[in-house]
Amino acid sequence: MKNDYLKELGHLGMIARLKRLSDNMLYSIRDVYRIKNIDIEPNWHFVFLILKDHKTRTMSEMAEAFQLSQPAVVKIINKMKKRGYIDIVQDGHDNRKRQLRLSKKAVDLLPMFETIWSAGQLSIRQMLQDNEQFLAELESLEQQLQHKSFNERILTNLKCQEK
Amino acid sequence: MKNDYLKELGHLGMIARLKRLSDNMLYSIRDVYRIKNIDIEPNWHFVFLILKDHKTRTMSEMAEAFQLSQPAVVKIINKMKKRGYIDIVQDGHDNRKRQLRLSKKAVDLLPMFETIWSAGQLSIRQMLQDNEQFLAELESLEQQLQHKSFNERILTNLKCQEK
DNA sequence: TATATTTACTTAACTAGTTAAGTATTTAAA
DNA sequence: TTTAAATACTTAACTAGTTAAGTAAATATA
Repeated sequence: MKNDYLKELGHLGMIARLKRLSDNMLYSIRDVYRIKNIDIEPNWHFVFLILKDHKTRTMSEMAEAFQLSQPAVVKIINKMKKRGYIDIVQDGHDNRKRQLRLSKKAVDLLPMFETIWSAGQLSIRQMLQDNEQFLAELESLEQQLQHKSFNERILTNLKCQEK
Repeated sequence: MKNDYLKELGHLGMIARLKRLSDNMLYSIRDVYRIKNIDIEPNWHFVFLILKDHKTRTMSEMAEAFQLSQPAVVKIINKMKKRGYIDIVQDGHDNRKRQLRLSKKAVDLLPMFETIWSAGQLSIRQMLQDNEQFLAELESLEQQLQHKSFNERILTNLKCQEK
């Protein structure tokens, strides 16, 4: 293990370390798909699983469920459609909406994909075995930021410092 | 708080939640800089601080210290140079190397920047007050992945499942 | 019923990272 | 001492997200 300046920075390095960690794991997943010759990309599993649970969902429902921006969802869905995993049906009642659902190809391949995802899930569980609270603490951070955004927190602390 | 499908996914949603969290905080920092009319970008503070500590550093030394790829460092440094925060001096002993150091402008503005960074640091400490182990657990994950990469872990678990 | 506002989705332009491949210099080896 | 390999940096092409602005349809209002 080489020197890690971000660790030396303590709390100030946390944000970048979180990004580094999630990037690292994301690229690993991409590698696994490549090695196993699976033609999907990381993060698509959210879409597969939510459409497995709910049959159909619109773009904005997904954006809300994942707490991602709508353009982010549009990009993911367009790629998945291009590779034949998603069928898009115009909503009969509201012509603005587009109902998304899994294609036959997606439904057929889903069980195979799920073996990969559960191996990934197991890997994470194994790494967390001694510190199962990590997810709870992650949730605590999410909730606190939901309640008061990080920039508000910084600005508040800046005002206090000025005094 | 709306439904959060990533939370429902448990361990499988962790990677994306880590990204979402670090993105959220990063955008907040950008907002703070904009509000305070500060002409720097998030993550530049690593560079300011490492060059404050060590006077000069090369591109590759930085890449190693931050555990980022060299192209990532090159991009950051080029932007910082363009805005006048970094001076680049060709190394006398090795013509491949470029020694980076803070410009006068950077040194002059540094104390002001540091008030912002310490407000940010304080904000993180405040959010973590009840779960100070979060950083330790983050470090544990980093170390485990250093020891055995996430894709190796997934492939190992896949093999076990097959049996 | 015509107009204004909201909602659903899309597009464009941006940030922040990656890998792969290219150039130039230095070091090691035959 | 010439050649091969490694190192330092750069460039190109890609992924994954953002915000801001645009279009079309639905809803609310005067």
